[in-house]
Amino acid sequence: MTVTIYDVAREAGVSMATVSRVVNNNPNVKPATRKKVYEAIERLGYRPNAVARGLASKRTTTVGVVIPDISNSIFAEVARGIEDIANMYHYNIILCNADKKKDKEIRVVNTLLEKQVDGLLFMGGAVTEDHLQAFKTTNVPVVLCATSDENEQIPSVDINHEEAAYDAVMKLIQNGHKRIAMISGTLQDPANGYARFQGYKRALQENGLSYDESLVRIGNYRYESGVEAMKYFIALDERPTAVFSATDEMAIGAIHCIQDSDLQVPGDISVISVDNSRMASMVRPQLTAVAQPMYDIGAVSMRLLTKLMKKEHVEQYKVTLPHEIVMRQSVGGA
Amino acid sequence: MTVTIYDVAREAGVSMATVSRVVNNNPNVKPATRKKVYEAIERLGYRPNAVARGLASKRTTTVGVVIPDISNSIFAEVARGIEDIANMYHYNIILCNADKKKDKEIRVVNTLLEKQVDGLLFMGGAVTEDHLQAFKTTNVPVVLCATSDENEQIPSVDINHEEAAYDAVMKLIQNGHKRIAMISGTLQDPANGYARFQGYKRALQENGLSYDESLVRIGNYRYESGVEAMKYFIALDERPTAVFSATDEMAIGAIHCIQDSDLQVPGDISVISVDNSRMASMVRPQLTAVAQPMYDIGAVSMRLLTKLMKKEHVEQYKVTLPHEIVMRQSVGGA
DNA sequence: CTGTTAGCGCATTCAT
DNA sequence: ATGAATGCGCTAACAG
Repeated sequence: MTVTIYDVAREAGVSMATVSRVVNNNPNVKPATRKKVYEAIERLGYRPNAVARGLASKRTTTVGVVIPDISNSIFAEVARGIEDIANMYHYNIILCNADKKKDKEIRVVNTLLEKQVDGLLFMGGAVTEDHLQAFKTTNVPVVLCATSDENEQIPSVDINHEEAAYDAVMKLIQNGHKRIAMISGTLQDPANGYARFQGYKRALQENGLSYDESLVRIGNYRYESGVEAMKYFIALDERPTAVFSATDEMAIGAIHCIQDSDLQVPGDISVISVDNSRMASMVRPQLTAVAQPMYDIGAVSMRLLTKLMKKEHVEQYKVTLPHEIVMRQSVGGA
Repeated sequence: MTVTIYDVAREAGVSMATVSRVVNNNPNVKPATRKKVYEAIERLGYRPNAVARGLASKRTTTVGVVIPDISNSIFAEVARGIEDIANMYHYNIILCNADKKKDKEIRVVNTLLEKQVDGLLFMGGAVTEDHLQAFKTTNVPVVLCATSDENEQIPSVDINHEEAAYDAVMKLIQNGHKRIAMISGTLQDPANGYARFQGYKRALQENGLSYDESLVRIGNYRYESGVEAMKYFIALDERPTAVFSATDEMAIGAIHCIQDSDLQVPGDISVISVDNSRMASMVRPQLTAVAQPMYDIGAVSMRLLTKLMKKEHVEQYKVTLPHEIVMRQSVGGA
């Protein structure tokens, strides 16, 4: 039924080894025999079996990527960066959604390892001791992507979330705002949550602005939670003149909530966020945001992984990509 | 170095076959021996090698999915549906972006087949004779996902794009509009382009409205092309009172273009589209759209594929999922 | 219920 | 430059 390397060998009148050589582009084959083999391959419709090859060579040319949620545009963008570079280096990717759930993350890491991936790209929530444990059961290189562990034991590529948040809030402060609210993600989330919250606090503190607990709401990254948070802020006796949102989507919710309360953005309340997803420029007013280079984070982390897999020298195991503030229309003076 | 089934067998004092049985949950193992084996596995830190298993059993429990672009939110949503169901049936997915480019599509299909995937989910542009040819070189089941071939030779799940477009335009007509423009995708794209355009024309025709070529612009599915198209329509001597966009993103571009021209949506011009992505409810006015059940398309196609892979009986090889119109704020009377 | 024996399709020594 | 032989780690008959 299935045609194997053996069939090709017989058809071409050579040995299996020779067929294997031409299929793998080994230069040690006389052009004439190479030609014969190619013809036999063509005639028989031979297709190499990558599974057999993987077993024999112990390399599968596939990498595992665990991602929180591919339907989230931010991560989808990262995934595209990953796949483009993977493709460039002839790797395929097995994609697993793990929703930042620790159990699921560890489970998929294990099945990925069972599948003998040559490398692992991990995008998740907090990296716990159990994660490290799971990574340590294997020799395959792992790189954290848009994720980092505080101990910095694992190679990673990400932006500096604390600084990104800091920069966003600074922009508000520079515009004269003194009463600045924040719509945060859960503080359990190291990057999108905790770090951005820390950046917010530091910016306030360094500028002599007092931290007011009632000016912080925790959202779930979704549009609706942005409007809920904003409703709360607007109902305050002394409402903020600006709000910093941990993500675009919540920021957009906030903007619409402000508008629905017959207030103006940025006239009455300024809004800034970090992400800069495609949506940022697709709302009115267009959203001012600190841009995370999601595609690049994916691409760079995959590139790093290829080096690790080939045991090439890498000079930097923890790479922090630059972020930048994209001024649009949602921030004005106090 | 790596611990194999053989090591476990020795450690547990049983044969390889028995270890294989417990690992595969074969009921024909005495509980006591099963326990012994589990303990040995634990002690040795044994992890099954899925590649070896794949070679021996000729099943890899992985399916290939070729997708146009994972960073497009519409497809990302489908992908999530696919992965959720795949996961439920213990399959993993290898994801390949092919950008609706025929060459790339055929190339990735072949590498996926080399990797011995148990099934293939194909999401692409037009399904050509060459595609069919590629599919035919193998026994692994293929299902087209959000894609269909005119000959209906391959199982598929999708919505009826022609009808979806028809319904959208009908809604406009029922609201009294007579001068209705369309922002279409390229007519080379069978589903998003050609079929939707046909639906538009049929709706006009069935209602005695003449088709006017100057009322149709071809976009590239992006926001910017929506604003370009709309600019053109607004500059017309007799501008349309409503526009039907083939996708949400172009529709949003159109809305903003209208607003920037000091016109109102839907006061001056109504806008409707098909897609109903998350963005539809995140713009003002909120976009009225025909909803494609993207997640379901992914989930159902994966479910269908599992049946095909298990050679189970399937009663319907071509499934057309229902679409529905979601009334929001962008459509008003003529 | 358990063990023995063959391969699965290929890469990779080691010879020649 | 080419061939013969071995084994990668596991499943799947087949026996018993």
